Amino acid sequence: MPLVPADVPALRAALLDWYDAHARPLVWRTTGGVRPDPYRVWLSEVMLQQTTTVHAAPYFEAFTARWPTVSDLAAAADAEVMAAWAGLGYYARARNLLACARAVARDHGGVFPDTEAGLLALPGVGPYTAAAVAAIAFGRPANVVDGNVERVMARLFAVGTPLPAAKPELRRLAASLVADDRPGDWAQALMDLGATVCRPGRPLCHACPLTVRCAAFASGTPERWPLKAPKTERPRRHGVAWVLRDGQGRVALVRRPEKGLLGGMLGLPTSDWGPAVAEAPPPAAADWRDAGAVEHVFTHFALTLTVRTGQGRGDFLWSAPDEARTALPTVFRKALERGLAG
DNA sequence: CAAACGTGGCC
DNA sequence: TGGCCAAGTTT
Repeated sequence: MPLVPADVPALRAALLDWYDAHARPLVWRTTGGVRPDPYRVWLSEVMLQQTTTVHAAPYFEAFTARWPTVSDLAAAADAEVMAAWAGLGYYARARNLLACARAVARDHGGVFPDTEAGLLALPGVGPYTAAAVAAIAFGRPANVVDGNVERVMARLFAVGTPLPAAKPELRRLAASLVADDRPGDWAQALMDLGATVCRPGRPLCHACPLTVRCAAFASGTPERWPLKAPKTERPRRHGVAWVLRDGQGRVALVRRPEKGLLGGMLGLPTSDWGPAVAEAPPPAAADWRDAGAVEHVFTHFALTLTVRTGQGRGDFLWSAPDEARTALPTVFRKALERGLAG
């Protein structure tokens, strides 16, 4: 049952009080009501897209140490930024990150737009990130809706529509709770609650400041929300990756096309990846030896990559193994380790 | 608009 | 161990 307007201030106060006591000390956060640097807010929000805080934190520290301002990042070389992003996943984010930094430097004098609409126009900034930066960095009362907020709303109001169809309704419910008071803290409080208390599984309702008004808690089975539509199955693909070494032990790498899977990243030479195991022409003449296989799971398919090793030459980017390890996406780092071991 | 797009931790 | 899930955006 929806809250009546008179209930909203009490619910807001309960959650903001909880946040004052339990906010997570994340490295991109400020304390004492200090408004954070928009560059750091934006960078953290992009890194946090579909990514856990634990995974993003060391990357955030490395990026801000190396590129302290958006203008520093805008001036960086593409290959440096892509290599620094290696392992964090969703590499389109890194390409858009650079495009965004350069747009801010070139079109906005190195200053981030301070409105949701202005932010939304930037590359890699969608509805969530625009709202989050507007609220956290600029104190705008934006409706910040991520997966956490959706789950909290679905439970608070026991929404009967399954995701993803419920998204518009969950967004409206979240909007009904937004106010001018402490917009950035409100957004982060909702997300912290979702991440630490109103978790997907085994929610900690005993520690929740909102149980008094929570329909899912009242039902006795809060973990039943949000309802979800059945998922489609994940296909398996097969391919070959070649670990080619020259006389000095360097490894042959290629720069992948800008678009598509692992776009713009360094990679090992590979065959196409298809539904069946297939023979594929190697990228160079060598005494190829089988080195086993590695498994890797992407969002929309699982991959079995057969690894073959050999020594030879050719038109590649030749890289020392230690350098390659740090610059490669995880799937190729795994294949490289297999090739070097076997 | 449904599909593409990474990775690692958890149970 | 395999599915689920994490501060989404783009096309």
